[in-house]
Amino acid sequence: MARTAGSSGPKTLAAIHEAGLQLIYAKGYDAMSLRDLAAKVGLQPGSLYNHITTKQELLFDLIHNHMIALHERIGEALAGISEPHTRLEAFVAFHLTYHIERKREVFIGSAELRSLEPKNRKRIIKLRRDYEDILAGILERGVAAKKFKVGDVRVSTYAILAMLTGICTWYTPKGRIDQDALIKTHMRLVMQGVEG
Amino acid sequence: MARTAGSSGPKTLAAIHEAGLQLIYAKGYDAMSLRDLAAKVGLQPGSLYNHITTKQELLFDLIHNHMIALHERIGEALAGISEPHTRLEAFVAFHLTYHIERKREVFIGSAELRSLEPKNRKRIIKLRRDYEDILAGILERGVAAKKFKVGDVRVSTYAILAMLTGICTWYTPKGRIDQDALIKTHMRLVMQGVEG
DNA sequence: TATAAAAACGATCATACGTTCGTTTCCTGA
DNA sequence: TCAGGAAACGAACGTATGATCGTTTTTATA
Repeated sequence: MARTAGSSGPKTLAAIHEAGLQLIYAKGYDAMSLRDLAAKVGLQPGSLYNHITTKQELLFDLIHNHMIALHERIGEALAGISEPHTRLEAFVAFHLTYHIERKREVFIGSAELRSLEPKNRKRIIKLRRDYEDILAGILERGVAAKKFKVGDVRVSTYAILAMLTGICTWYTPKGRIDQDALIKTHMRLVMQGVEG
Repeated sequence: MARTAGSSGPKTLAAIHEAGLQLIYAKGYDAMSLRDLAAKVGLQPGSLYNHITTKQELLFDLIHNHMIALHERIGEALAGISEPHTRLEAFVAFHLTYHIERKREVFIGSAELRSLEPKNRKRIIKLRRDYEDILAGILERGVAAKKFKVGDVRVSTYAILAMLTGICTWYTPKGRIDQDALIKTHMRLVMQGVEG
């Protein structure tokens, strides 16, 4: 046998990405073998190399795609909002929504940072830093305008991000809590937490 | 060559644990080979098996020891404190202090949960759940006594824990922030966040 | 001081891994 | 319609891994 009927490059690549997300999310990057991955896609291991260059680059692509999407979407979510209070609310709502929607990507993006080669890791960390700076900027302006009061702005930024991102490790839409309640509970903690 | 002068079982085991913490924290469980580990301790790979049974059990022991210590210490930290407000403050202060002191263990304990065999993982998750319940209990009593107001107690528990535990991923005592400022900033976010 | 257990060596085993490659089949556009 | 690229197969390569084992040396006990 060789090339199978109906096979097409872009479709297979998409299937590889989807299967990669599933497997890395479930087992971790190191624990996922390319044989696992190929089996899930329905290919022989060697055939993966028609679509990816290395396992490492596959991981990088998955994380990088996610970071790019994150930046695009936060830009849209905050567009035209300037008042610190409203802006922070929009940030929280967006962050939670996005992290529920794409919890596998988000989880991999932080848990597998260590599996990236230094050069790749640096690129991702730069993107992450840019994202963190958005929240830090909101807090800073809020503090300057005497709308918020926090201890250290940078620490508060990390603390809030850790809190919001935490849902990726436990939330499932099938559970007791619906998305609205989830957002409301977090929103209260954050907004009251930074109040002056 | 064979048994080296001055070698002793307990000392070597302790060295294996310490080296294991370092390597797993830095590279991850899967990425740490027993050859790495042996080299760091100054042994031949096979000699590790005089002290550990399997790589998997080493990981379990590291995490399990940490969870047991965590329970002992939180018990001490909360002993004799009953008022919800004071109790929550004590919890926050303890959690942060412990997570700064033992950030490698804590990080491994969450990041490498997935590397544990199901049976081992279940035991750790049970211990973690018990710890979570301590915070949930504090919040619940506070809400019942109308001292706190939160959305959902369970969600708030996870959110606060995620926030506090987050420091393991970025905090280093060498940095700009001292431990006092760190605790103060987090304390403000938490205490204001749950205020009525 | 004799002896058994402890702790190390060093060689080795079977397996699993990422990746390469020659070949075969299918699809597309000139 | 047919030529060439795309996409798959399947076998293979070299390496690294977790683990085992017989042997040797040191330590501790009786």
